[in-house]
Amino acid sequence: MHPIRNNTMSHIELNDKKIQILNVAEKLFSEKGFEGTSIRDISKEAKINIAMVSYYFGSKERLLEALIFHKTVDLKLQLENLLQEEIEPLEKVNKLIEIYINRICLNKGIYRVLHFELYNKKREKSLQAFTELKKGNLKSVESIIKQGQAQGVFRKDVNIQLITPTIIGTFFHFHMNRSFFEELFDLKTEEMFNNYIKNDLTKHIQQTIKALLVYEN
Amino acid sequence: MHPIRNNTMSHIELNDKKIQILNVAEKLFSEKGFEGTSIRDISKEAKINIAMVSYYFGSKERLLEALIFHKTVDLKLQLENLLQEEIEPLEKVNKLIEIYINRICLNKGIYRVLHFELYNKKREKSLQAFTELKKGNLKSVESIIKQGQAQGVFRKDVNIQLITPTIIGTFFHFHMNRSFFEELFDLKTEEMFNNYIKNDLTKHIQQTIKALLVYEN
DNA sequence: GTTTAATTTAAACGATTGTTTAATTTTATT
DNA sequence: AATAAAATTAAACAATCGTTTAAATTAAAC
Repeated sequence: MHPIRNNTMSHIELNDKKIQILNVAEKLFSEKGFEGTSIRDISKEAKINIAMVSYYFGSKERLLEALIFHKTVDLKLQLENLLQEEIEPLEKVNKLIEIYINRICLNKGIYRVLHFELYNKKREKSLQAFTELKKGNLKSVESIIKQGQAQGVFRKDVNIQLITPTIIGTFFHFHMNRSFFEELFDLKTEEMFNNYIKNDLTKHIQQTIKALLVYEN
Repeated sequence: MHPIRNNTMSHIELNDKKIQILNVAEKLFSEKGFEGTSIRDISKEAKINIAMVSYYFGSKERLLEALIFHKTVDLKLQLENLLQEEIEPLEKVNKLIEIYINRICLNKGIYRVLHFELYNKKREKSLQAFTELKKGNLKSVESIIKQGQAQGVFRKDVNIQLITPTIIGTFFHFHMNRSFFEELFDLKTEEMFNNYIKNDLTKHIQQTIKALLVYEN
C-alpha cells in the first residue's frame, strides 16, 4: 500500500528513512539547487532506490515542501521564549541576533533553498508556510524593539521592519560569498570559518544594530 | 562558418541579437534559475531558433559566462569615479550606497543569478570574474572609509570588510523576499515598490551605516 | 550577377529527467 | 506457521534536456 495516497498529513510522521532522505535533499538542493538536483542524485547519496522518494513523499515537489516544513517549525518557538526573558532590551536584541545566526548555521543549506526556490511564486504552499514564519519573526522583533523604545533606551526614528533584512541579509550575504571571504580572511578550515561567524561576524552585526538603535544625532 | 569556434573573445562583439538573447536569459535565469531554464524557453521568449544559442555562445554554460561578463564590467568604473570626487566622507558613503542599490536594481536579476549559480564552485571562470569584481569593490570601500577615519569623522573599531555585506545583504534580502514586503508595506505597483527602495530602504541603509561609522560609545 | 560567407531553420541525436508499474523481499499481525 | 501489509527493487514510461547536423535562406564581397 502506498503511504502517501491515503495519508494527507504524511509529513508529520517522519521515520528514519524519511529523515535520511530529507537531509540528503537539503544538502544537494543547497549545493546544486532544486532543478539541478535529480531524484537519482538523492537516491544515490541516500543509498535508497529511486522509487522511494515518490513512495514516501509523492513527488519531488512535495519532497521540497516536506523539507521546508521540517526545518522551519521550531524557530518560532525559540523566538517566543526569548520574548519572555526578563533582560534589558539591548541584550535581548543581541540574543535575537545570535539566535538568527545560529539557526541559519544549523540548517546550513535550507535557507538558501528557501530564498532561491521560493522566489518565483509558483510554489504557493511552501511559500505560505515561509511567509507565516517571517510574519511571526517580525512580530517578535517589533515587540523587543518597542519595549526598548518605551524604556527610552532605543531611539524611535528607526524602520523596525527593515532591521531583520539587515541582520539576516548581512549574514546571508557573507554566507553566499563564502569562498570569497574564506580567501579574504584566510579561513582555511571549516572550524575557522564557523569561528569567524561566531565571533567577528556576529559582533559586527550586533555592533551595527546597536549603533542604529541607540545612536543619537 | 560557426562564429564561436574561430573567435575566443566572442563575448566582446555583441550584436543586437546576442544582446537580445542575453536579456531574455537574464530574465529567465533570475526567475527560474540556470538549471530551471531551458534553451527552448530562452529561444521561445527571444523568438529565435533553438540552435542560435549554441551558434552564438557555444553552449548554455558559456551563455551564462557571457551574461555575467556583460553585466558586471562597468560597476568597477563607477566606483573608481566616486573615489575621485572631493566631497566629505559621509556623503561619499551615502553615494556609494546609492550606487550599489541603483546598480543592482538596474541589473535586476543578474545578481540573483550571480550569487546562486556561482555558489557551487564548479563554474570557475565566471566565479573568478565575479571575485575580481568584489575585490575591486572592497578596495573602493576601504579607501573611502579610511579617508573618513583619517579625518577623524569615522570611528576606527569597525570591521570595514563586513560593511559591504551589510549594505548589499540588506538590500538583497529585501529583494529576495519581495512578495513578503510588498504585502507588508502594501506596495501594489512596480512603481510603488521601486519608490520604497529609492526612499525608505536606501534611507534605512544609509542611516544604519552612518550610525555604525560615527556612533560614539 | 556570381560567388562566398554568415545566418537561420527544422529535424534528429543520445542522455537524462520525474514518475509509475509490477514483481519481490521484508516486516508485522494473527 | 500462515496471512496481510509495508518496504524495496529493477525496469520501463513518456517527456524534456543540451547539442549537433545538414539543408535552406539571407547578406556581403567581388
